[in-house]
Amino acid sequence: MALRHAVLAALVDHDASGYELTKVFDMSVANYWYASPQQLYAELTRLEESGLITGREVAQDKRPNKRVFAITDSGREALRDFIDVASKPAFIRDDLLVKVHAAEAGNLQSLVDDLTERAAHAEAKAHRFEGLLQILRGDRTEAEFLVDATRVGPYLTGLRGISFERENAAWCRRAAEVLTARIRAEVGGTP
Amino acid sequence: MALRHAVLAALVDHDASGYELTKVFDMSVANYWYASPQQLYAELTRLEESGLITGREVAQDKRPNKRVFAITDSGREALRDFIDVASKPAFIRDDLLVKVHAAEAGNLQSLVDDLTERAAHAEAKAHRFEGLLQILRGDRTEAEFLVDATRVGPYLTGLRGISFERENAAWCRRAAEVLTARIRAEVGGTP
DNA sequence: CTCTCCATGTAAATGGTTACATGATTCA
DNA sequence: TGAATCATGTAACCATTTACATGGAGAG
Repeated sequence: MALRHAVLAALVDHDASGYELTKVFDMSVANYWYASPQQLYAELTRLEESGLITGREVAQDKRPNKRVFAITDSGREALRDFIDVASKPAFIRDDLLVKVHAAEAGNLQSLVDDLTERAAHAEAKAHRFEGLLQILRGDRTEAEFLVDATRVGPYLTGLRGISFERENAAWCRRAAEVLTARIRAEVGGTP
Repeated sequence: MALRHAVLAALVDHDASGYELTKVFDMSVANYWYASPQQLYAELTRLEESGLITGREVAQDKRPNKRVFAITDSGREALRDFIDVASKPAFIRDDLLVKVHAAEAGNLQSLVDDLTERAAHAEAKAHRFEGLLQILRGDRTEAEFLVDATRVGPYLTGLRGISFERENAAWCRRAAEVLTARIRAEVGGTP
């Protein structure tokens, strides 16, 4: 189980309700994981049953009540154990790459459109992550922050997220460029 | 379904048996997808039932018979349709990133070891992919190849695989470096 | 009065991993 | 004689996605 640990990691710094976690999984955790709200609520229930987190009901004024979850000692222990066993390499597994592999078997223009859209999306995501890291380090330089801060984990994953999205954007643009040139060559005939 | 299309994409260029596909999914397709042998055999059965591929029994000398699969017209059509609908962005979803996020909650040294191993693994993979691309382009330069070749899809996905693994390696090393410095600071006390 | 945000779920279907199973050939 | 390669699967389990469901509050 994997989401399990991602949720625990997200709760290391701050307690959160299910709803708040959906926001966190859209922002900072989105560097390296995504989970739908349904998935999160289900996982929180299971984690509480296993005693790795505890929930407390918080009444709110003019808003629905919420259940705020905190990681327990045995949750921290589970996280320590998880960190101790070596993990296997992950794969990209991206539909868009499958499409590019098969590019010549389909419509090149619609693929170029898809790539262009994705480039913009990736760039925007990288930009957002950069903003988050700026907030984390405050007035320190990155080097200072990485030495001084009490907590560097989220910053480091942020760096990975940024580089992933930037590389993604660059590649999408390059692939779109190559395919566009081929569309033109096709239309112009092969002299 | 996603593996479905990855298999079709792999069969665009060459027919292959299940066993041969496991090799392909370990090499060139490994840029962007992975599937276990069991998964592949199951998917091939389903694809044949749906008529998107056809298998023929090939008898071999001193080796078990094999079933070689070829993509059909309706398989090519399915691929075209797949390419036409826009795809959603993918996520990294890597256990190692989860661990780094939670770094301070566990043993830093075992995390550094994990990161170092992964860096080496990623570097090796990038290197392998570079060899494959070199073979693909032969004596042409990359620019020439991307204009001339009849088929650039696999080359483009290869480029993405290389950049992903290189960035992975660089990030792993950087994170290991940062965490190692913090281990030393911890051991040396905080003067 | 409609849309978005807050807040939480259930249920069904699809996709992926892990464990188990078999048997011949070739190379060291 | 033991390991690696060729060759193919079944079964059980675990994880993720998608569709469906509800309801109040505040903003425009």
